[in-house]
Order: sequence, then structure tokens, then C-alpha cells
Amino acid sequence: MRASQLFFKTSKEKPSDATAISHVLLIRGGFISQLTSGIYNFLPLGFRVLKKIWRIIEEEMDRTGAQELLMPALHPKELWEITGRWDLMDDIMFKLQDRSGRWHVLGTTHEEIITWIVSQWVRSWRDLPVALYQIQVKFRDEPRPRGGLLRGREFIMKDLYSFHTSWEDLNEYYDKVHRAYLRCFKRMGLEVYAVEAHSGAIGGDVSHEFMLISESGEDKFLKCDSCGYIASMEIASVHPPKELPTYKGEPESLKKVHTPGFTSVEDLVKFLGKTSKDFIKTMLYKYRGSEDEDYHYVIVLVRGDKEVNEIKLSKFLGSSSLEMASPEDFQRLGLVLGYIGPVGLDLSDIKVIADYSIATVRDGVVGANERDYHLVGVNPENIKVDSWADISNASEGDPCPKCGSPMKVYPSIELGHIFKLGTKYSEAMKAYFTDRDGKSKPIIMGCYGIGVTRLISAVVEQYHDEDGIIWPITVAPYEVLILTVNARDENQRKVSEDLYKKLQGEGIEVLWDDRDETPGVKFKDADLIGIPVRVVIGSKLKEGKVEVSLRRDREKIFVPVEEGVSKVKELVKSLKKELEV
RNA sequence: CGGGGCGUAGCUCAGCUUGGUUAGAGCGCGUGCCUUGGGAGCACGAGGUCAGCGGUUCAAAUCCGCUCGCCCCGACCA
Repeated sequence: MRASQLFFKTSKEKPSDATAISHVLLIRGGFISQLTSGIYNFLPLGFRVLKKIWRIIEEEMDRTGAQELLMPALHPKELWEITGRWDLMDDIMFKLQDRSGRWHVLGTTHEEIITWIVSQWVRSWRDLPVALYQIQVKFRDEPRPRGGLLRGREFIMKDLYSFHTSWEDLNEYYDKVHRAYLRCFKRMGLEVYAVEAHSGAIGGDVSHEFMLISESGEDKFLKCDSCGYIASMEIASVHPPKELPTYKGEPESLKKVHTPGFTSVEDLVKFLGKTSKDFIKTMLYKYRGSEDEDYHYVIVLVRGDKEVNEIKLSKFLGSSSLEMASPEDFQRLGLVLGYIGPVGLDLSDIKVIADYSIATVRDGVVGANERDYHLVGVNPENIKVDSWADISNASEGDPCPKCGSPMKVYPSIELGHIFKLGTKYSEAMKAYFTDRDGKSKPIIMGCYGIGVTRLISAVVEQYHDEDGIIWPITVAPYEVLILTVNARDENQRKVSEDLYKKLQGEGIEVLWDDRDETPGVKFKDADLIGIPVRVVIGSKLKEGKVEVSLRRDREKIFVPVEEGVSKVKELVKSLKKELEV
């Protein structure tokens, strides 16, 4: 493509409404433009990048044995009512009526549709397993779109769904997709971590998020830099302390302090001049083992900067119905809401569970079990603890469960998420199959997403410098840029055009900047747009040479004109080889 | 949904506090000259519903009210 013909325009100015670096560079480089909040146009350059990413994902999904199809973006209300998600997802759905008043929705995801399709076709265990995917536009009326393509209201997603006769078969395929995802990201040059995550409302026992470390990200995960352990904040466990404090009684030195009206750690931090890590938060929970059991109460202690992780706590208690105690519960037990504390508290059958995080608190603050008073000077040895456990959200600096080294919190962008769905949708949509034993069973499902348009931003987040984008060759809009310094110089033009045609003949994607602009403009644009290989046809032509360089290091080499084609071919080949998996 | 910011030329912004010529600059755009290895120079020119609606006033980009749009922080996020 000749730049003089290409529909693009770069900008020197940082757009006023962009803050994420990828957003700024994609707008400035003329890859995308905004139509309205969370909705973007893909201009020719941006669309080429999109298609490159699209193609890589297709290749890797096909390799898992999945087949590509295309489902509609517009869905009838009825399908969404079957699973209850017409109401559940109401706040993020774009809903509309057709001419006859029937309601429809712009698809936020496609579990309902794919399961409906599969239910029409699959009858027997002989029809399974099957895996189907599409790359298609999704619509979500996000409460807050942000960062350009990072979170949009209309975006492109790859969604894959798999259908199995057994959990074993699902597990095997899940692992295959897991590997395929890592291959995808690696081919795009992205350093992505697969983080075990909580599966949330969607159900199933295992889920993984694929995270790229980035300051522009909205998510966070924990990583141990020494042993490589990684996990999401909710799921990460922590190493127990080497030694747990034992109860030694309550010393005289405990001081009661008047704290009128201050019940939150935040308020007390200011009032007492302490940090939140000096506090031991005391929480009252109630739970029961099963429906017909009575509620048990439990006192939970976590450090002031921590939050109780109810998933971990439920697991520890062996309960599925955990909830915080109500003000009425406090009254019944004779406890003072906002001022409870574990020191001297003796509630016969209520157990005290202490989070590992409080083991190291020294000279701490706790509630005094008396309105408007707290105790200071408390150490864990002064508290009667029934059990020690890991029941809070892990955070920066916590000891790694595997090696004990302090873990770090990394801001990140979620590029993919895979789930073991089980039978939630197949049961709802009546997608059953007849098994070998002649019995009808719900199909066991998995679902696997990749944010395709988000990936464009993610690549830019990882690959840029102060002058612009540095595309990895596998996703670059063009592989090679030919920059003709003086487009009016007959000789430069002739040599450029010759090289342009020869490279194209070799199957290389070339952008030829043949514009009649000053050299400065063309060099700045070259840096901004970030084509990986650059050939400059300029003054060195008098010596019969052209300049070749890579965008990433800009180290120039000069080669004789007649060696231009082979040198460029060689560079393109080696750049591609670096990203092979 | 809570908090904050912004809306004036294609873009980035001044002007608004204290109302008063024909609303400005830089970049970009057009024409001509000049220039061709890092966003050059000179000259001329085009380009505006000052987000919209209403109010106050002799007079509103400027003051007041409402509405709309966009961004950021938080909450939320299969």
C-alpha cells in the first residue's frame, strides 16, 4: 500500500480524552477513532491489526479441534428468559423491540444461543464431544467504559464452547484450550500469566484468567517473584507463620482509650495516629452446616488492612451459608456493635478464628467491648484463639504459600477467561444426550473467551516507547515500511518503487511512504505507526546504498540497493521466527 | 449508581473571574513560492449554532437554571 493512497491521518497532539497509553497511541496513529462512549471505528490500519490477531486466534482454536461458526448478534428475549439471564444481566444489556413489539437483546455472550443450537443437533454420546467457536461482536452497556479499546460497550470477542459426555473429557479439553491460549498470546509477543481465579456466578469448580501485567489494567493479581506462584487476589493463599502465638494472659499494660463515635479502622487510624496494620478487626459471622441446622456464631479476627475472604472462611468452616451477623445478633449476644474486641471476651461456645495476618501485630488496637472505647497495647498472645487459619484476602507482601517469600501485587489486563461450566446451561436449555447406558444426561460444558479488540490495546501497552508503537511482526499492520526521503527525487522514487514491488512479489506486506511530505513528518509517522522493519531510501542512494533498521532498536545498517530485498526478507524471517511457538 | 473534571475552528487550547468592537492562537487544511535525513520557512486564504434549550440584561462564549455529551476516580464487571 502506498501511504499517499492510504486512508489514515496521524496527530501530533495527545487526544484530550485519552489517558491510557495504548488509547493515546492508537488514536494518534490513526488506527481507531471514537464514535461515542465505549464505541470505536477501526480505520484501515487498525483493522489490519485486528485481522492479524483474529487470524492467529482462529489458527490456534482450529488446532484444538474446534470448529468456527457465526451466531447472530440479535437474540430473541425468550432464549434469555429460559436461563433467567434476561433479568440477571438486565443492567448491562442493550434491549430493543421489533416492529411487532417483540423484545430482543444485543448479545452480551452466547451460552444461550450455542446451547440451543447444540440441543437441536446432539442426541447421542456418539455426537460428542464437540467444540464450536466464533469471533464476533458483543454488546454490553458497561457502567464505565474506559481506556479506549480496553473496555468498550461494543467489542469483539472470541467465544468458544465445548460439549462433553464426562467431566474427564471436559478436563482434558480445558487443558488443551489452556495451552492454546498461551500459544496465541506468545505468538503475539505477549507475556501472559494464567491465573487461577474464582469462577463467580457462572459456576463450575475451576476457572483461569489470562493476565498481562500493565499499569493501564483494571485488574490485579498476586505473583511470587522467587518461585513463580500466581493467583488472583481472592484465591491466593498465604504461607502460615513459622510460629503461632500462644495465649499468655492479659497484661496490666493494656490501656483503654476513649474513642467516641469512631468505629471504622479508617477513622481510628487518623484519631490514634496508627496505621491500619496496627489494628485487629473483630467480626461476628454466623453460619450453618445444613438447611435444618441452627446458626452457629463465630468470631473472626483479621488485621486492620485486610478483608475477610468469605470463600476461604466458608471452606474452613465447612459451610455454604455464611453471613455477617446482624445488629439483632449483636444484641442477643450482648455485644457492642462497632466496639467488639477479642480481649477478655468469653462467649462459651463461640469460637475465635484468627487470620494468620494478626500473628505479627505488636502493640495493636482492638475494640474494648464497651461503647466508645478501644484497647491499645494488645499483642496476639493476649487473645484466646481457638484456631489459626488463612481467611483473609491475600495482599502485597504476604508470604507465598509455596516458598514463603513476599508476594507482589501486579496491575493487569484480563485478556482471556476460561471456565468449566458443567451442566448449568445444558440443563436449563434441555441439551441432553443419550449415554452408552441408554440414560439421558445433560451435556457437560466449558466456555472460553478472549477479548480480541482488547488485545490490540494490550499489545500496544506492552510494545511502545516515547515515540510510538512498536508492533510485534505477527500483528503489525504491515511488515515493512519503505520511507522515501524525497518523493520528488526521480532516482529515489524509482528505487523505492522497484523495492516495493519486489518485496510484494515475495509475499511481504509493505507500506511505502511515498508522500510528498518533509522528511521529519515521515520519520515521526514511521515511529508512531510502528512498522517493525524500516527501509529508508535517501541520500545514501548516491553511494548505491539504502538504510535498513528495526523499529525496536533503530540500529541502522546500510546495504547496497541490490541486496535490499534479501536483507529485508532475512529480517522479516528472523522477527517471525522469534515469535514462533 | 456515588465523587470529580470538561464541552469555544478538523485537533490541542486561550478568552469567562469583573457581560460591551467583527471571538482568538498554535497545529492541521487550501493556493503560491521555497525546502527535502527527524513534525522546516514566507505570503495569502478558507474554516465557528462558543454542546443544546430556557432565563436575567439595553447587551451573554462570559451570569443563572435545566438538559445532553465526553473523560477520570470509585462501586460494578459471564
